[in-house]
Amino acid sequence: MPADRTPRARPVARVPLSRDRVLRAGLALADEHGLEWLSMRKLGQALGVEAMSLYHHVTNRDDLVDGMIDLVFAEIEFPLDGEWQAAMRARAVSVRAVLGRHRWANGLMESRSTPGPANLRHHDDVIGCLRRAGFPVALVAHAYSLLDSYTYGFAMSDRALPFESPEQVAELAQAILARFPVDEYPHLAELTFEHVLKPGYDYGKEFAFGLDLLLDGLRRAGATT
Amino acid sequence: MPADRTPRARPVARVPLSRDRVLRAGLALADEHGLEWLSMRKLGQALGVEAMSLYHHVTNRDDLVDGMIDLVFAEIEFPLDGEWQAAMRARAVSVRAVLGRHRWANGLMESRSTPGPANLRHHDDVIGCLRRAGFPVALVAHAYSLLDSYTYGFAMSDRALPFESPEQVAELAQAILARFPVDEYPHLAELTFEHVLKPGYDYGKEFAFGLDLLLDGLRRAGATT
DNA sequence: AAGATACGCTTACGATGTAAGACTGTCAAG
DNA sequence: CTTGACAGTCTTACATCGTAAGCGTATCTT
Repeated sequence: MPADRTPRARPVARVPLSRDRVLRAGLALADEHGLEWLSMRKLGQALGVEAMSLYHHVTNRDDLVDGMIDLVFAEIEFPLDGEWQAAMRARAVSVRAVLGRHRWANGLMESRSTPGPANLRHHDDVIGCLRRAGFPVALVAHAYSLLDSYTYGFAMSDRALPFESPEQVAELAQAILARFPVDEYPHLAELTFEHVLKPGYDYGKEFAFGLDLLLDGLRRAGATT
Repeated sequence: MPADRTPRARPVARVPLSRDRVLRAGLALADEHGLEWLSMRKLGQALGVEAMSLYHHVTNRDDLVDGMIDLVFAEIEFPLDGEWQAAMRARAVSVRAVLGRHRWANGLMESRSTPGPANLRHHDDVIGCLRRAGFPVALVAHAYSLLDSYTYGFAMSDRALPFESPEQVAELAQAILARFPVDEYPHLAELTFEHVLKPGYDYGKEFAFGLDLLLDGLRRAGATT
């Protein structure tokens, strides 16, 4: 330590940056403000660092996002033992919950061309579970495609809604239908007023219906168990 | 600089801009280069106009995208007569085809908070079809959520793949697995090598399997027909 | 003829991702 | 202890983005 007595205050030995710290800070900010809001400068600021310093831990913004996505994958829970239908249901529910926490991640989970280790691990586990349950390879491909498409697709619709409170849903629906003559869309209006805006309705509950239908169909399609 | 006597050539009476022309040009450019690539300046350039001129026909970039999305919705084909299962199948197939042409549109179809007329029209038609087929309102909500989630979700996975040729698929798979020790992901490797990379495989065909499973499940769930 | 409106253009501002390179503290080898 | 390499930070700079403000002109209305 030269410069001992200089007023050159370097008092706080600040926590050094690391890829992990960068990714986690990015995750937190994206959760709070959205992925689009997140810029290298803002991320740097949150870490008490200039933007360019981040590039020593992350090769560019895309790489940052790749890393964040893999953190999201790591949050997905998948029970490795037990019956396949229960496992698949638990997985789907977990994916939905995780994507609820990280709404920005939604379109990006399957479209990364450089999947991270957690991503691959997860896929391998799921495929393994189905194989162990006696699914032939071709059916595994079918099942995987079906379940993933549904789960991600549902999460996508889900994300559109503010979904915090029923009042907000009602407000949004009203706002949309108010911009157009209601009688041009009678069926849409019926569904909205007679069903969606009724007290007990919660779009999230649709998820279980579809999921059960899928699992039942898959079972029928040929699991040996 | 009034540039008094300049031969201020205004020779070609150029086609005047219009909202429709702007939207369609945007659509074409986004199809070719992606939505992110498309900027107001580039769009202006393609139309032989400065960027700011576009704002007389579109309130901002978001409005531009909204309009483009509604053009996409208008491309979806939905047969208004005939049996509900056939109609739903045709619709899903059409959605997939449309999203194949306009890959950039994928995450945006359901998450717009200001849906256009084609969007609402389409939803109304689909709901009407199911109602006429005897579905009670609650089941319509279930069915709609299920079919849309699956269709959009599938299109999302689909989009990730270059999907032009089987060789490209193989190349991508190889590239991904090459970055990691294969034996850590035995099931993923099996599925890839024993199935996906086999000559006849085409991911697109998975779509039909899932779609039929869904429709069958829905029929079972209570259509009167 | 006069005024309004529609529609194009110019300029300008603050943000973004990131290339290039300067500075500084840490640590290994001489 | 000195020296040099290197890793990690910061500074500067640039092209590009969306769009606010306002100017100019061609066309339409009165």
